[in-house]
Amino acid sequence: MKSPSHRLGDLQLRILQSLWDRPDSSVAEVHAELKPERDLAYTTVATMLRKMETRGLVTHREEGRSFLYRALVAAEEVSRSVGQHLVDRLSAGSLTEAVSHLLTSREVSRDELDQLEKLIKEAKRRAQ
Amino acid sequence: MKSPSHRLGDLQLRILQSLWDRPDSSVAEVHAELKPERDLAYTTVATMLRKMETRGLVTHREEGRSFLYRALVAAEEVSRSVGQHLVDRLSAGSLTEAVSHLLTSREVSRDELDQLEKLIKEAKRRAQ
DNA sequence: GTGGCAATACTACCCGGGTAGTAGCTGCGT
DNA sequence: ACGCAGCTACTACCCGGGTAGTATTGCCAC
Repeated sequence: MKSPSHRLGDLQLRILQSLWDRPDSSVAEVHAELKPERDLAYTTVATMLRKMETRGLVTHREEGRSFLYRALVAAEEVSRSVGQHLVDRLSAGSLTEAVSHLLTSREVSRDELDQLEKLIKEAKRRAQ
Repeated sequence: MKSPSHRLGDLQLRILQSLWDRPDSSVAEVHAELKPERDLAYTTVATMLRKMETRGLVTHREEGRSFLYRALVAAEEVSRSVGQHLVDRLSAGSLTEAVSHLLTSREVSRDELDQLEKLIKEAKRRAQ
């Protein structure tokens, strides 16, 4: 049950997000969804999906002449390992420092701060 | 003042951290510092430093027969862009979500939560 | 049944991080 | 004066993400 520290590139992560949103997407659908942000060739997406399948990140089933892809890794799981990796990289494991970096990394709206406060409180409640 | 979205590998980041800690380090010193965690060849570190110099991440001056290296990018700057990149990757820019992911990514001690709360409060004070 | 389209399969390439071996230089100790 | 130790320079390689062109397959319409 090792969680093999998913080392995902930007495109791979983006594709996963698309599949989490809309499971059983065809290559064409994923390609269409990514089109606005990244003008990739159709075959690029197809190739990436195939590569990701060999890595166990996604799987497919056939539907007529198309493949419908599904993510095999949970969003939770990936967020966790990506996040954990960042914390390690950035601050030798100090979560507080990491968050502190995030906070100074950009303009944070009052709204966001409120939400964050709520998050912390909730975590505290859960923790006790 | 361009912040060219530093795309740093793990090793590069680790080397920078070492240099932030101890500027004007020789290759030998950086190598020694990294030794316990990553048993790299001396030349590996030297090569990486040279590569990083061509990318403008570090610079060196000569001291006798050795090169003493200094980071050219600020810790702040790098933390920011690395953190920002994560937020973008993970949650399409939602900082709240990103932090939420970090919070669920591991056991968070009560202490850490307290610290975090303090962080938020401070940010709020600064924001108004 | 044949042309064409849409889909996948295969292959190749680039790039950059990471890793390290080997060659070449130089100053220091004896 | 000479050789060794230590240092940099050069070169090469692997690997994986990313990108895409070309080949092949198979279905559908007419």
